[in-house]
Amino acid sequence: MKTASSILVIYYTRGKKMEYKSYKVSEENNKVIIENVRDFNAVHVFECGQSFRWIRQEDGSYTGVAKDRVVNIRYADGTLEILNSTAQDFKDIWFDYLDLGRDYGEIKDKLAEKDEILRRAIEFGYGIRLLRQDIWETLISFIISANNRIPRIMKTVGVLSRVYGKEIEFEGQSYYSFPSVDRLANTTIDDLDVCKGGFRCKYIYHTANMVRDGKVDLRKLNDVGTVSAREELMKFPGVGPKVADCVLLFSGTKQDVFPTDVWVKRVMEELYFKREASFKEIQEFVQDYFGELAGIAQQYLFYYARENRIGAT
DNA sequence: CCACAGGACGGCT
DNA sequence: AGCCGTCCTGTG
Repeated sequence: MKTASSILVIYYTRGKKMEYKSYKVSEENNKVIIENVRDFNAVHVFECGQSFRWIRQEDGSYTGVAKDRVVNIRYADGTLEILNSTAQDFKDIWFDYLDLGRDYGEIKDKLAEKDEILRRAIEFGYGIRLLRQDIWETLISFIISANNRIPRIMKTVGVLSRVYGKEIEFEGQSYYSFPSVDRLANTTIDDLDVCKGGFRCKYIYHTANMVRDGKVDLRKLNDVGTVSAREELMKFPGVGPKVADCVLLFSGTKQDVFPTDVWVKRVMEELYFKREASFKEIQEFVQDYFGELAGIAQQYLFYYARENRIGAT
């Protein structure tokens, strides 16, 4: 049964600026269809390294678990389809999660003015969007990411969810939500060994306990400056500068961060510095050069460099 | 068997 | 403040 199409207009505030977006939203057969969506590419969004819970299907769509729900997402020619969802859920959840209130066209125009390197990177990763993921899930996921590879990160997050999350069925298969703070806080480090997180298991355990006990309030990070937010996150064991910046960026909390791992470092040295540069030097440069758009610039640059093997040794 | 991976930590100087 | 060995596990 198809409901009448409606124009959904969502007003939202971000910082001091007031903007609005209008999308044509319709609903049919447990599927919500959103038209007039620009600057979106599913591969770019789900495989740029910001999330570990979206699986590419044979037809090119992506199935994932987020916000205690399982959905299948596909995008083509300005139209976004979210399977196993409703117009209400789109309005309440996926609009925000997919960062559809942000005008990436405008951001790309601004960044493209910077230099030729960025123009090429933007052209390559034109459909990247920064997901606004749950900060608790992002925190644990990127603690796991330390000195680790993507397939194993996905496996560890998957096991954690299967053992400690809630089962959700979709198309005859079982999926599992990311575990709550209490569930992980009430385990032991030995219990967590099943997820094969290695030396990171103790970080997961202690971090979960710190969050549960209110040592750091994740909800308050939105209300403080970027420097303070990073310092707060670095109180958690297993969270250094790089992980802290990933958590801030991929949870939609801050955009003026530039997560700098060894790859990004090499890319910046090769494309911008033309010589070796320290982490501190790189941080100071990007803060001044990219400003509040540093995080989004990082994503275009990193995706471009990784896919084109720039910086590979 | 060994190197090392999309870092953090702790113990140095 | 910077440098460096070490850490789980998996892969080559």
